[in-house]
Amino acid sequence: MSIGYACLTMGVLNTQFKTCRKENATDENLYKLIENNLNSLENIIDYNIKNNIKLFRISSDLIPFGSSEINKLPWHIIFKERFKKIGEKIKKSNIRVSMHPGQYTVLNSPKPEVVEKAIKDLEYHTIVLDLLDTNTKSKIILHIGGIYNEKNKSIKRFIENYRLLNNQIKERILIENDEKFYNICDVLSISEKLDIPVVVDNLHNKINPCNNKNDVYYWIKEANKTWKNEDGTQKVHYSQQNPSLKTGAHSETIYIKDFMEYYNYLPYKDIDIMLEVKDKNLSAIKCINSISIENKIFALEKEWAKYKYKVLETSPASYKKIRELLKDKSGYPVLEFYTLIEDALKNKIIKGNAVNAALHIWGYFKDIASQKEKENFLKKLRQFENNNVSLKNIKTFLFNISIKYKVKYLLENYYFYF
DNA sequence: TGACGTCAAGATCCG
DNA sequence: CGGATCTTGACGTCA
Repeated sequence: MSIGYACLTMGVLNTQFKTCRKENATDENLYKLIENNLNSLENIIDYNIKNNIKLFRISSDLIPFGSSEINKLPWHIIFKERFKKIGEKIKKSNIRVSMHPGQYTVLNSPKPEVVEKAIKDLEYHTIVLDLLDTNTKSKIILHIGGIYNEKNKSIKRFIENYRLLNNQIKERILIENDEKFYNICDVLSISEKLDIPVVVDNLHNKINPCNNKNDVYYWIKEANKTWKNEDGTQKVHYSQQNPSLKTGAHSETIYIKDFMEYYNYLPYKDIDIMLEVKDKNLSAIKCINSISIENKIFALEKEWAKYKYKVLETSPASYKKIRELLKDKSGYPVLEFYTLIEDALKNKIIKGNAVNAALHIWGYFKDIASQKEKENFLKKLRQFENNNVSLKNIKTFLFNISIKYKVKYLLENYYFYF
């Protein structure tokens, strides 16, 4: 089993994806953006290797306007070697990458120009995965599309249009149940006709179920029959509802107790789980650590180093408890550890706690900062206490001073990223 | 025509 | 000027 995350990272330096508006999409500009984005992708892959994350979805924004007329750069030739180098890292480290065109890539549209664009978009995604020299276990996940008042006709159109695709695209495509129109039964029946592997999305299935008598584990077993050897391990999508947002909105983090219930009920563990969640890689690491059967107390210590100032800021009581929890090096209290962090982060930040955490960070600089920096920081802190300066402002100051004095330990600390 | 979802660019405002 | 905050863009479908 591999567990992974989609597209972006939290708290990893130099992994930002850039884009531009149509009006600014000159060759020069696009060249710079693509160069930046490929560097970011490589940094993400390096990060995944370092953290033993074996599943990752590459952002469709890798190449701005990658499937559009607007981008006239022959980027697939210009950056061929860049792709190749990144692809070698991916292969060597046995990472499985995938891609997922957005909701606006609609293969079953009644409008020919929309279908044409969708095909172009699928070609673009295929080119990226080909340039990385990935095999057919690297997939492109697609939704079925719209209904247009005639579901049966729309399904038929999906089937017809799919058949028009070339084989390189076809052997990469997966289809997934969505939260509005095509439930898991619809998708499985389309799969039967076209021989496409099916991805089961738990949250979509909850919102848009096929019936009430079968649970998600049943559908995972059914979907398993659609996967062949050359497709690799069966993949599923896993996400949780954000309790304060509208139906279908992903949660801030994967709450570990709910995930473990899902994990424990899985009928078999030879499944790759793609998490869809706001805190991205953080949840991936959390879930990977949580299903570990070996004692990885060192992994929790590593995690604690990144979370601790954030926890101190939100809940000094939890901070104390976690420190106690990690004292026993013979145990591996992984679920307690993450649950304490989750509960702490649910708290609203109280000013006094924020000041306390900021002072802890400042501890790294109080002996090396210049007089002016000291005055500046203490002034800002006073202003924060008087509501004249935001906490974000304090954090930006501390982040910038971490860069200046090259305190690498702090730069990727989660304190700066929430 | 606005809402949907998602991110970052771009615009604007503030001190 | 830098920083913070608001608005727009890019996509297609549906109400």
